[in-house]
Amino acid sequence: MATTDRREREKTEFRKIVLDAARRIVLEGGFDALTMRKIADAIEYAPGTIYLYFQSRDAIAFELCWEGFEALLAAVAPAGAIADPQERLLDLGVRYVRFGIENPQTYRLIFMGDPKYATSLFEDRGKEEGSPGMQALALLVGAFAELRAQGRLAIDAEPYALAEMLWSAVHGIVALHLACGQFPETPPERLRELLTQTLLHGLFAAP
Amino acid sequence: MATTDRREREKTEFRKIVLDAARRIVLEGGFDALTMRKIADAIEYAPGTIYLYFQSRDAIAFELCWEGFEALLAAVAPAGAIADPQERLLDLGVRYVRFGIENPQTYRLIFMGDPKYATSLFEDRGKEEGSPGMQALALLVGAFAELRAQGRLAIDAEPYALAEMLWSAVHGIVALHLACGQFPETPPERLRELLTQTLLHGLFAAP
DNA sequence: GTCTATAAATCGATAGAC
DNA sequence: GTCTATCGATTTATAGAC
Repeated sequence: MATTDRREREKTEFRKIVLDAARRIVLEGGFDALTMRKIADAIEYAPGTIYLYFQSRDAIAFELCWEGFEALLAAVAPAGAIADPQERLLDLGVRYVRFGIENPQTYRLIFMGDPKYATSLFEDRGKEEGSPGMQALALLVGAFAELRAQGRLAIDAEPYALAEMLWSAVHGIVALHLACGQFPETPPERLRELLTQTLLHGLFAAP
Repeated sequence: MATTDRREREKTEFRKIVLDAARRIVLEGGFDALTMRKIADAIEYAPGTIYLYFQSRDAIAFELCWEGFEALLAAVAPAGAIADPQERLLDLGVRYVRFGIENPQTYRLIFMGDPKYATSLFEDRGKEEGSPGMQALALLVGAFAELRAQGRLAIDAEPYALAEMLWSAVHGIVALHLACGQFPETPPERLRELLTQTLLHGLFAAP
């Protein structure tokens, strides 16, 4: 049994080494740069050896995607400590955009690559705490629900739909910036500020 | 001269045939499915022949991207006929989202593929009318400028920045839908409606 | 377990016959 | 102008020696 445990530990260790190398490759050259050969070169093993620990290149990419999303979740989670739901939403937005801009390749891997990766992050796997995507969404839903419960919302809409709307809009700021590079001349941080301020107070002057 | 003209016409004709086939391939299998060999098979020519009319695969992809954006521009342009700038903005949003949802592969090619394609659409090439990207953006900027000139804006921000903010937000609705498939459970059209209504009137009840 | 070697399938792009 | 043939490089994944 002890031997089995040791093998198990070594196996986990090797997988970690592979994933570390894979992550470095993606961060440097993007998802297309991730090949089994490059990973093998980086960890100084033969390409075939990796297949003893991962079923395929796709499996590695999937784990990277999962990790990346956990990093995103960890980056925005501290906002949950803010008591006031409005301030919490604003901070979530700040943190989300900052993560996307500072981790472009990770964000691209999750949200702008093959849809199958992102999709799986939001699939319900019957876990107690739900998929990581749903955990992140719950932060938004919770804030909107509190606002509604406190009678502070002027708009009559489901917190869930409002949360998805806000996520989509903030995602757009990050995604368009990563997609076009120069198009939105206005910095992402400024666009986020404009977005949230306008969402909060509305575009129009009182008549 | 007459002979030269005929050759020129034939050359244009062949390029069109290639692009038609290439577009069909991308619409079916996405950008990654676009290979010179598949194009050659589709038009029943040898792969090498295509290189007499296009410099590279990238050149073909670039033209597809350009065409796609022109289609997007054509899809939203009719909104420009609406006199009231607020109604015009709303209609632009409706048309934009509809185009993205109905033409997923085209939208992906433009905004979710290699950044170099999208970037070039917004580059200023010194043309009189500006790049197609700037033409599209001008529709938004114009509407915001009118609203501001009419004193209808409660928010003090540059029309240009507001236009980029709105584009980003609407892009996010389309892009997230295309990226995750199932995550935003709320339909894109509903998310757009929520977004624009909230932007217009604000999230909060008057205190 | 790890390696070497390689299968099997791609791909973009080009050279040269016709 | 088109084709055949192919170069040269890539990839994922596997088989079998050690």
